[in-house]
Amino acid sequence: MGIIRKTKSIELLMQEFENQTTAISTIELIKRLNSKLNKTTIYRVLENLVDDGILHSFIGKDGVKWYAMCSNCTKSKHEDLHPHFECINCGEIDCLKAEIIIPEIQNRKIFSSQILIQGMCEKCIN
Amino acid sequence: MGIIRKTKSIELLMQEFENQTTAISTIELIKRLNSKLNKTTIYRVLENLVDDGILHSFIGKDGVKWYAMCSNCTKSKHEDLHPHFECINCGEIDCLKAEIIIPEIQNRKIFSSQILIQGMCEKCIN
DNA sequence: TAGTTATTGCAACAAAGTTGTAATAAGACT
DNA sequence: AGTCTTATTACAACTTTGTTGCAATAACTA
Repeated sequence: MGIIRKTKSIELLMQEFENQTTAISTIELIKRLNSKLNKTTIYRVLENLVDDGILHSFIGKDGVKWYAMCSNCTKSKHEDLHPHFECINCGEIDCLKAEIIIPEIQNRKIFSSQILIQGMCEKCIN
Repeated sequence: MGIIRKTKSIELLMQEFENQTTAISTIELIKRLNSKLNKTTIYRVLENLVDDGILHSFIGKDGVKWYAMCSNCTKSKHEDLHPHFECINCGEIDCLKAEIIIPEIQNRKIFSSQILIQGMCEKCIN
């Protein structure tokens, strides 16, 4: 549906993403904003922010949903082709700029793809 | 933990994978074997079959777990680097033989990766 | 400032998966 | 074959993640 009115909930959620360069899981957001926002609101506002191309979402290794700021998305076109990198040590997930080429596959038509890479991040490798 | 005793549950679950070349979700397996096996048993046996390198698992687009036969796995080494292809029309997911190269990333160490490609499968494209 | 309706909070629900435990059955060993 | 050990199963109860319906609230419009 997207956002029509600028509300306190949107502001609070956006603050979380502005204060952090990495992705945030729904669960983490609910924990952080527990005292200020109802979880239903959080789920709904996140969905609106995705519809408006402000955030994009993806599924983590454990099956929970994560959100991150879009750098190149519009309301109509989500540039969700970049891979995400999950650190197996600290658990942080961020967006990678690197583009990974998915080759054509015979007799199939590819529309989109999700790539989740696991490893050690810059902070944890040292 | 892996499998120690050959039981009816294992046989029933393996039958499902032998009769089908594509991946099967936990939910689908519970539906199919509902009258014969308890869901707890299904979850536990699946996990054992993964430990033994007979099946491998991955997370689908909607966050639910899928399982498929391993073609090149052993108890110690899971060759889980191949991508999975999900048909947005019929919902089937299968393993792709194609290898997708994940480039090195500066200051990070890559251990594994999950690639889920969405599109139209051979059957649905026609 | 009042009216309209998008947005929120709450409670109840639903789906997917987990845990503890007593009963069952695989297979080892007479 | 019969007995014993314990891995495996079923069941119920629970947890976690996410959804739905609806009345109350608060953005925005005029």
